[in-house]
Parts: sequence; structure tokens; C-alpha cells
Amino acid sequence: METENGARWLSDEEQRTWRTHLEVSRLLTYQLERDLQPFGLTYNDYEILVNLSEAEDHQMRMSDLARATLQSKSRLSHQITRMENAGLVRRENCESDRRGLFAVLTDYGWETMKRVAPHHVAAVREHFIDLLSPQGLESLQAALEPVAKHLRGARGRA
Amino acid sequence: METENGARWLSDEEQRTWRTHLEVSRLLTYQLERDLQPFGLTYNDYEILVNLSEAEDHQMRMSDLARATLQSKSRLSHQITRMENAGLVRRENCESDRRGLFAVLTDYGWETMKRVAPHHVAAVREHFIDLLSPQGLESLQAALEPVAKHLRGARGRA
DNA sequence: TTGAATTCATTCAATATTCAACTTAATTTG
DNA sequence: CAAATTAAGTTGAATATTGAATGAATTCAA
Repeated sequence: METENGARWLSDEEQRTWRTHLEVSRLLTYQLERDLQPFGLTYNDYEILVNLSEAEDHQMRMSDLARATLQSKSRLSHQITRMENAGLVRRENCESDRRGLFAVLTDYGWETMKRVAPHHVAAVREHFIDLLSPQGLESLQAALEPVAKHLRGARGRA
Repeated sequence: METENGARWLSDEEQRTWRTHLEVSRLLTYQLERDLQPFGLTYNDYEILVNLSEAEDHQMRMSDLARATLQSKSRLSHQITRMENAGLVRRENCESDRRGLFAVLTDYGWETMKRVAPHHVAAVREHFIDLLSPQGLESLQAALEPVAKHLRGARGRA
């Protein structure tokens, strides 16, 4: 039950749970991505729309948006360029910090969000939420929140 | 509580749980990927090594491997080419079906696996398993297994 | 207050992924 | 059994992502 250098292997139950979590997380992303395809959006596009939609004035600084969506600045920069070409967002200068830029939701972006969100939520229900019992929901949150907290911290200590 | 087209939004608790799950799944992948970097492996590399290590004769058909690791045949093909160049696997013809190929773990691939696995397992413990209480572990499995089952099915019905 | 370090964001080149087209082999069917 | 269909896998071009380098504005510190 110990590896040669002293690390402890996973028990059968631990391994099963770990693999289930992994599988769910992969298949779910895959499925939700597919449910967004008919609307011409990737999951990444959608997440950015969500963030901007919930932000004050429908705008966020590039850095904040990158942090919120867990992507590198470089990746976000490309991503926003694409979404800009698609008419969903635009860049706007920041007066208080002239290095900075805002990504701003366009009217079309906001309309798109309002149109797509119900379908996305329905998919989240169908493939996840509605498959959990009330206790399932509750215990999931209870189990995962500490993990999330730990990982948020670990992310900083890069 | 209803969207215009009749879909039901998520309750606060549902939303919280959903977002926590999403966050954990993203940050965890990110973290494990980072823990593998010092060994010169991506998570994708590692998963393929795991699959081959557990397979009979350390070999699998390309299609099966693609299915097991949830990637397209094309992606796997490129991936295996890279791993072949890195000396971790090799391709071998399949006699019974001459269209087919096996991806086979090389000695070096197997040595790599034995060397890296303990560190990976330790990371899985540190960032996930050891943060769950015994009930946490159990209820997680209980909650997620039906979701996994559902999604496995949905995947087929593409 | 000036020079050094940091932050914001982009760009370019190297990698990786996707998608459609293709080749070859196996299977089906009329 | 011949033609059509399906399956296994690869390829190449288009697209996306990564990581290092860059430029420009801000902050820090002596």
C-alpha cells in the first residue's frame, strides 16, 4: 500500500471516487460544449459572456476577466479578438489606468447571452443538477467547497 | 424563476454547487498538469501512460485508446506521434485486423510511468482525496456515479 | 525624482487541436 | 461475389493555445 518512495496509493474507494469525478468533469464539459454548438458558441465564449453579463456596466478589465475565467492573458487576448470579430464584445480604453483595457459586452453580445442562457441552464439541469438528489446536491457542495478553497490558494502559490 | 421559454433557472444552492463543481474540476486539472510539468509530461501524456500500463501486454488499439481517453482519433494520432518521438510508446501492426494499429508502451515508457506515478498520486491526494472526509468521499461517489452513468449514455447518442 | 521593478496587455513563434478529406481494410447486402 | 457501406487510422490545412519577449504605463524605493 506504499509506493517505493513512501507515498500512499489510493484505496479502491478513493480511486473509484477520483475516477468518477474526473470522468464526470470531462464528459460534462464535453456535453455542454456540444449543447452550445448550435448557437455558434464555445464554452469559453459562453463563460466570458456570463462574466461580462454579471459585471457592472457589462464590462471587465482584461486581467480580471482572465483571472475569473482561469486563462492566461495571452489566451484571453486572442479569445477577445475572436469575439470582437464576431461582434459579441468590444475593447475600450481605461482612463484611470492607461495601460488597461476593458472588454465590454456589445448589444449583440447581450442579446446573444439572453437568448442562449436558458438553453445552457436547461443543459446544466439535464446533465447534472437534475440527476442529484437534494442531499446529493448538499453533500456535493459540502465536500467540494474545501477542495475549491484549497485550490484557489494553491493557484496563487504558483 | 422561469425563463421566457419555460426553462427553470437554478436556485441559489444549485448554482453554488454547480459553480463549485466547475471550479474544482478546472483548478484541479490545472494543478495536476502543473505537478506533472517537472517530469516533462502533460496530463494527456500521463493518461495515455496510465491506460497502456493497465492494459494487457501494455498495448491498446488506437480506437480503444481514443475512446478511453475521450479524444478524437485524429488528436490521438498526433498525440501518439509525439509520444513516439519522445520514446514513450511505439506503434505496432495488428495482425487480426490489418487496418488496425496498437499503441504499445516502450520500456522507457513503462519506467517513466513507474517513476512518475507516485508523485502524481501524491498530488491527487494533496489536492483532492485528502481534503475529503470519509463521508465526503462516499457521498461524492454516490452523488456523481449516476451523473457519470447518464453522461456515458449521452456520449453515445451523439 | 530618477532608476528599478511591477503590472497590463499584446505579439510572435512554437505546439497542439480540430475538422474534413483521404487510404486501406473489413463488412454488409442485394 | 461485386458494389456499397462502414470502420480504422492518418494527413494536412485551419484554428487555437502556450510561453517567452516586448512595449508602455504605473508603482516603488532610495
